[in-house]
Amino acid sequence: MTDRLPHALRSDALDNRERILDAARAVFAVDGLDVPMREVARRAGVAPATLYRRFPTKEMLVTEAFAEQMYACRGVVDEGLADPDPWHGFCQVIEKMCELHARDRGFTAALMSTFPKAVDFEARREYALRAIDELARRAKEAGRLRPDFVLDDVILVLMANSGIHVTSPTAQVSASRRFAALAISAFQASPDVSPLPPVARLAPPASVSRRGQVG
Amino acid sequence: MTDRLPHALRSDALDNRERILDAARAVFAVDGLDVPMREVARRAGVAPATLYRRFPTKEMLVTEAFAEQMYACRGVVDEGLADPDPWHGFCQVIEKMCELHARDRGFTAALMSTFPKAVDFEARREYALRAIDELARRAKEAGRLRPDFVLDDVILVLMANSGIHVTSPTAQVSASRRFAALAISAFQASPDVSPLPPVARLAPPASVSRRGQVG
DNA sequence: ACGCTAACGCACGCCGCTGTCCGCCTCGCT
DNA sequence: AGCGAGGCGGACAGCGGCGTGCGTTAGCGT
Repeated sequence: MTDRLPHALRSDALDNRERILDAARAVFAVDGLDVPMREVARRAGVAPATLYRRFPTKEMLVTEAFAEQMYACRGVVDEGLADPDPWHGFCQVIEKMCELHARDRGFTAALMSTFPKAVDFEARREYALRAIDELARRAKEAGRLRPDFVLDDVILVLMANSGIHVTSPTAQVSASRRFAALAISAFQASPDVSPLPPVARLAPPASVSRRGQVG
Repeated sequence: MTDRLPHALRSDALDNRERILDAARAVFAVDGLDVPMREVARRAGVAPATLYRRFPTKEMLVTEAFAEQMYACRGVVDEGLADPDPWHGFCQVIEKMCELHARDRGFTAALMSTFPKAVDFEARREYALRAIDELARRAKEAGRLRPDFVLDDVILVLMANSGIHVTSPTAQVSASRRFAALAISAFQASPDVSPLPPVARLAPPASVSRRGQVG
């Protein structure tokens, strides 16, 4: 998954690259990806030019920085899909996803305000959504998930979860945990649920582009 | 509520002031309050200096611009509180609040990322929360609201609602409407609800201060 | 050990947003 | 109608973030 190169980087360069990614992950997790590039450089103990040399655009940096998060994301849905009890798997996915986002503010932002270019993200996102859709289908069949649930509801909940901001990181995951529990409560099939209002399309598979801007 | 003046403004000045507020409301509603002051001025057909003369700081502008929204907010909770059926009133409050926020992105931001100075906001916010708390108490008593609900859950839901961003305004309210319905589903008392994880304090009554910055 | 070259960091120019100063305009009073 | 004060807008300086060119340093192969 590391890039193939016409010639590998020099040892110090590779070291810096790693330090940059670490710094980026750390700062993105806490402050979101609105932080200036220079701040990332500062934290990495590196000059701005070096940062820009490795990652010419912020988008590239973000993409690289959250590669492992995307793996985690895939892991979560795969695990959920493998669960013999589809409803339990579904709940696990919701919970884990929310926690993942709670622990890393930047990841949420990266996943949500879709990068125009980061097709890699789009692909993985699509994969995760299809998996959740399948899981939801089974959970409905098992009569545990409310019948009027639609896939967009997951996106809705994840977006909503991203709106939760708390000062301390621990409180953040705590809040997200409770929110996830509420969401699951809402999704649960029940005799006396009132019908939900119609959905509005949320995630056109790769069209919106807010602005060209990234952060 | 309008400011008392040593001498009233001139007619044209007052006209401009109104135009500025209209422009601010319009642009804040759509784009949030990250928009530059100059943009507000442009839309108002006014030079930047004029804007700054009327509203020396962005915070004052925002506070004035959302005064009526705050009234609406109060109206919503009062109406809910007046409802003979507390659960119905509670649901109405949730729905209306979500819709209010869906229709105006800036208002959400204004209410959430609390302004250090805008004590007026804090007071009204406190009022609304106390009212909702009372409403919740009654709804619990009536057996319609789940017993483990806490006031912070409302804040949680409102914050979450603010995380929902969609391109078109109509889709925005539509999405928020569905989200509100889900939230209500989650809050509804039910025989087979699993207990919620513990809450984390969300809204220390007036302490946090993110940054001094406003937009 | 030596040199070639990749990599580094300083420093620069650019741009957008903020907030303010000054000369001209116009409302409103007489 | 005329005058004066208050209001208006164009212009200006400061700041912070972005992205880049250039001289210097240090890895790595011989």
